[in-house]
Amino acid sequence: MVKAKGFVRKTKQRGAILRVLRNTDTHPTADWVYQEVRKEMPHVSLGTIYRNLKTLVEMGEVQELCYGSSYTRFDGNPHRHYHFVCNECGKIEDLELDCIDELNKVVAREVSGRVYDHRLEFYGTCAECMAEESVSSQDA
Amino acid sequence: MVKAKGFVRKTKQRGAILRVLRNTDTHPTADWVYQEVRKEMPHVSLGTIYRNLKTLVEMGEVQELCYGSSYTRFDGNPHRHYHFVCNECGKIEDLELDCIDELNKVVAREVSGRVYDHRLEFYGTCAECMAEESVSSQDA
DNA sequence: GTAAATGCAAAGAATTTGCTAGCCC
DNA sequence: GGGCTAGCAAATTCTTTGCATTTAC
Repeated sequence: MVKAKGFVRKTKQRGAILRVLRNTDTHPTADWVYQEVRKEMPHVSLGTIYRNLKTLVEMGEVQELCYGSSYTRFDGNPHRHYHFVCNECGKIEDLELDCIDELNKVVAREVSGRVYDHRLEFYGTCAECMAEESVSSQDA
Repeated sequence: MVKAKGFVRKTKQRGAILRVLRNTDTHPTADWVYQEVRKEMPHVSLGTIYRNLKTLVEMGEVQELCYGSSYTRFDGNPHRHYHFVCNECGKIEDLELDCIDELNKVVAREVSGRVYDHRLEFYGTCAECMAEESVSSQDA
């Protein structure tokens, strides 16, 4: 479980992966990152992508999002923030809402352990999907 | 994506699965449910477990929790509530904290779509794991 | 020079699916 | 009795891993 590695080297591959993640706000899957990195580095392997994504998460450079039961998604924004998920199209948007650290304290009173962090996600229908819905209901 | 099924039948298998989930607060995995149901119904198949868990989630009888990148876990408590997750042992506890519906409204102002729901999870170290940590640090 | 990282491919783990027989309504 | 379900097993899908080679420091 604990990785006793001396240090982490800088590699072109990891640099490219991080750059791809920093330049998008789409919260992509590992495979999407793979396709992107391949454009400038045709020989990267998926294994390298997965290994580096894991490393980047451990380094705190990237966040791992687990939504629904299919793919894991990655968030190139390392700062704490909340998300809005569209139930129709699956899109994930970053929210500007300030993080509410008092929540941790409230919970700390109830839990006998220690509370360090929290994750908050909102669900609904995004503007585009609402527009589509009203169009198709007019058709009917 | 849309299942155009006429109706949902009651079956012994689904009944057993729901009973197992209602009688535990451990937020088990599909496989754990499988092992439990097998005790009273040795011929159930894992496929049936997965199919029914999916159906139960769609029916709103059960909640699906996705934490970390490994297994999906299921929560037999159909009411909205928050969770506390121990980062050390992975245990998930239900919280008594009242759900804060105002949060949806706050976010609704920022998002151009519609916000229906939210999910809030706290992370930390549970009491048991904290006890173990202090013991092992005394050993050192 | 040496340990860490890559590429490639094969293995693994969790979940889904096709098909026939059986059970619910 | 018709159609949803179960059982069984094979298939998928996403992710991890072993190993020889390459690369960063």
